[in-house]
Amino acid sequence: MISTRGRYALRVMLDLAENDSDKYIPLKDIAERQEISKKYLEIIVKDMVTGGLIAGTSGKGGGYKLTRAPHDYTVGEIIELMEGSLSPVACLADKGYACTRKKVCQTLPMWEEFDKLIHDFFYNKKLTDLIN
Amino acid sequence: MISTRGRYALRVMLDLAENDSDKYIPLKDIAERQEISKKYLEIIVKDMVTGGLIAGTSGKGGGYKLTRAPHDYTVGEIIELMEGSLSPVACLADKGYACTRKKVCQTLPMWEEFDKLIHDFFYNKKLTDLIN
DNA sequence: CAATTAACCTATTGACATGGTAGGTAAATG
DNA sequence: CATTTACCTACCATGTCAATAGGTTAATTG
Repeated sequence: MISTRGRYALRVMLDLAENDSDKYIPLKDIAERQEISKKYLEIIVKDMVTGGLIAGTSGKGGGYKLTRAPHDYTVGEIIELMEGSLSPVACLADKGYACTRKKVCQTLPMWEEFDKLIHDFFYNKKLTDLIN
Repeated sequence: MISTRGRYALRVMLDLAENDSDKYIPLKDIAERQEISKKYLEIIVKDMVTGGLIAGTSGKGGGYKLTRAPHDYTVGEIIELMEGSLSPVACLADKGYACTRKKVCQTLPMWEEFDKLIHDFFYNKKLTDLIN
């Protein structure tokens, strides 16, 4: 289940991609267009800055903008950054997970196959693919 | 993220499929083989009975067994029953969800595409596909 | 009938995530 | 200096997850 963190982040990215790049776009505008609470978006957007997806600047004329060209982002990197992991099961999500049943688990191969499917789906999808 | 409910349920199904069908298998045995708390499995298994996946009978010689032939189950129906939904986003998971942005949402088509991918993956996978 | 086995039922718990809200501080610009 | 806007800290209510605990009912067997 993809939470609002990932979904809202994606919409912020799309909003920035569409509302021309070089200018800084204030969060207030994005929140209004996207009909999302600005206060809540602040939390999400902060992590997007930390993760290097976007850049922010304070003061008049400030706001947020993309750090790269829109076609240079994959949906996968955005979702993965915000959700922590794309993996569908705990044993694949945390790298350091040591399952004692790893060798005998009959379900693991399926989870691995599913994991790859998800990964490929999102990493082969560019941000710009979502814009008409 | 698939929770233990779905994952454990699947392992119970596999255990029943392998430990020959017509006999009732006590939960204690399954719990020991699968290394899962019997008490916790009780909760899960109860829902599997309610959902019609398996049948249980009390008393000596009792336990659980499949209600159909192993090759007649898809992984999809098992996971979906236990998790409530296979959908990756809230707006697709609950049928009665009325999103006001449905017509303008730029991300919805992608979620629908992803939803279909997940559904097809799990419903085209038989329980018996996981046994060797 | 009594003992045993095993499912079934109800309640509770601790930890964590989700989806926010509230209020204040720092920085940039005119 | 006033305004704008990002940034920071703290808090909270609700829900889910993953169990645990203890008791009751049902079926079989000696």
